[in-house]
Amino acid sequence: MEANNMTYDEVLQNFKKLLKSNRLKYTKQRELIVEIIYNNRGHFTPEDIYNLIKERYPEVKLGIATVYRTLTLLEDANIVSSISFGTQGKKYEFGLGEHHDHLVCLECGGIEEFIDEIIERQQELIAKKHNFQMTNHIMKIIGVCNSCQAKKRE
Amino acid sequence: MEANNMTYDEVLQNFKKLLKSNRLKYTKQRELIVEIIYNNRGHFTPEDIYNLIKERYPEVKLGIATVYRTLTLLEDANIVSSISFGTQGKKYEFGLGEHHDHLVCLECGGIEEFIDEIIERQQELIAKKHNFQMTNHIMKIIGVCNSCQAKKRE
DNA sequence: ATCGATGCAAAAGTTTTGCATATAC
DNA sequence: GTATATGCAAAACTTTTGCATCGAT
Repeated sequence: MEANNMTYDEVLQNFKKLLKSNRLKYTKQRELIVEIIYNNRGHFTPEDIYNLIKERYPEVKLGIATVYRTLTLLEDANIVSSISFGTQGKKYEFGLGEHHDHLVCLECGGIEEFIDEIIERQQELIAKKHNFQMTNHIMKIIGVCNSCQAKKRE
Repeated sequence: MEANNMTYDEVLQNFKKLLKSNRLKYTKQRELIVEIIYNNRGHFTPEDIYNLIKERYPEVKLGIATVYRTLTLLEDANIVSSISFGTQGKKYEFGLGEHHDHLVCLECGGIEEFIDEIIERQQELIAKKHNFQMTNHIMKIIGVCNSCQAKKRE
């Protein structure tokens, strides 16, 4: 089952199962990180997630290192995926990232997503032509989004 | 004229003109950074460039900060372009990057380049469809290159 | 009770910045 | 001579790591 189509409870059960089968522990911190990413669909930096949890669950102890460690874990498990912004770090989103690409706005930092079958297929052809064993791909269209263009015209 | 088709002398003249018209100064350090990138076609980190210059021109004083500052300048002027590797920093190459994309090998870190007209065209269509003013795009196919696959089979 | 997870602070790695000095113009 | 560029070292940022302690199993 693909993470993107699962309910929060299914995701959580799945995550617990995964932890158990790897002899890892189910902790409040790990649960909250999944919860924040699942219930606020969007793109978050590790710091965003840290701040949101601090704000919404001030009773829970949490260190930024745990956020980084958990995000690595979740990405390995294909529960979240990341998009890189060079030195400015990464943003994480719920679900598998392989099946969509991004439009990144230079003005507001916002991200829109798209899927394009022609591009997906073409990437496979290119990898094949170069005898390249493709494990992943990244495609970003960078520019100015619709609403930021509108703001500039004001 | 596109940088990619220029001789070293043309590039240098062009660079001098650019500096002059912006009231910037032509320095040995700036010249050497252009020289290294032009004459060693490939992908270099700022540190690579710093080390190469230290090694080949030990008589020239150079700080890493100057390399960073000059690369920013050169990228703004479309003389070099960069490809990002997340926290691992950026690599720079001579010429405009907009017109080719990259195959990045996870094993050896090597980079191959490709140009695909279908992908170029499709990106424009997607930008248009989303009312997105595209200024740039990034496409990386990530995996294992041909020779690293061969090494693994040994 | 055991062994993994956590928080904290320190460390690591890349990139930027402040400032006095050097250099191109 | 003036304004910009440079080197150096310190600072800034993001991410990782070591370690004592905590907590899930």
